Amino acid sequence: MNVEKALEKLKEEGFKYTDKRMDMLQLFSDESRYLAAKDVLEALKDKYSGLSFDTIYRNLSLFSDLGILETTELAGEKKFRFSCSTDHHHHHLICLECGKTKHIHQCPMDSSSMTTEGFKVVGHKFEIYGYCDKCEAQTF
Amino acid sequence: MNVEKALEKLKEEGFKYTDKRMDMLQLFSDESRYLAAKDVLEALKDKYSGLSFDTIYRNLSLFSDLGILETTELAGEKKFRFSCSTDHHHHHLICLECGKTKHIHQCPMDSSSMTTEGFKVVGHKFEIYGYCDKCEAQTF
DNA sequence: GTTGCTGCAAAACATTTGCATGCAC
DNA sequence: GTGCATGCAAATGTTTTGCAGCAAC
Repeated sequence: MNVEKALEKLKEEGFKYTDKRMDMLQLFSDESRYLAAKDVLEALKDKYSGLSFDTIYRNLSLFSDLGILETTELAGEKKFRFSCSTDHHHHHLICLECGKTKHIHQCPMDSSSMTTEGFKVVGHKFEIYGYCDKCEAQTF
Repeated sequence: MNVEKALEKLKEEGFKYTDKRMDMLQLFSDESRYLAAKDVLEALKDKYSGLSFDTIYRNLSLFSDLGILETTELAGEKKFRFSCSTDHHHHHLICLECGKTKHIHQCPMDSSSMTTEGFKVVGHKFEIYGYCDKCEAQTF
């Protein structure tokens, strides 16, 4: 995903371009890591003094619905990042400090010995948590 | 984990036996599935008319700290269940409707091809979500 | 009697919604 | 001008905390 594709998607679906939306998309493009709503507010509050959580939440929600952002939940907080790619299923190793990620291309669901009898499976979550070298160095 | 072992653990650590704690432990023993704080309140409110979330949350938190309960977070809610066993690392397949679980004995972290360079790994989560046969039948 | 346990009330925190105004198209 | 977008304020839902009284030991 990138800003151009995201804007296309917005237009396709009949949503409008606004400065705030563009800046939010640019932020996710620049950062390329998981961000919480408060991170987005923090990043944009200087430019938009009146910017409120309402708008951020509404747009985060819209972007996820459109497949522009992917989400996860960490420590009770919803976090968002640019969708990595729409065509390849993958998982993430996530830095608990800064949200930086690393792809994991293996999916445990591919294992032939995975048994799910008695359940109708609708999804799964596989994430590895840790600290990236940078955050690890700063913290300790 | 079972009620007896949980009570031992409580006594070991100098915590007291109270009716509410015993009933909470018995509930987790009987149910053997993930429950949210509100589920616990729902189950015990008839017996204890004045029972409040404070007590439930405090005890849930205490039980987790002592390793009596294991936790997960689903749709922004913390959920708790009796620890399955302390000696065998495993994951769960979870019913999104009722919290019922099925063990998954495979752990993707065991894979030798898992690459985590650039990160200090501190944990991981692997869960499969779905609907158990019972809930599936009732819903559709 | 000491110490932990509980209820009450209030607060904290992330998130959502109603409504009136404002802006993109 | 129409309809989506935004800000404000208020509400929601879950979880936490201070404090005073109560119960387990």
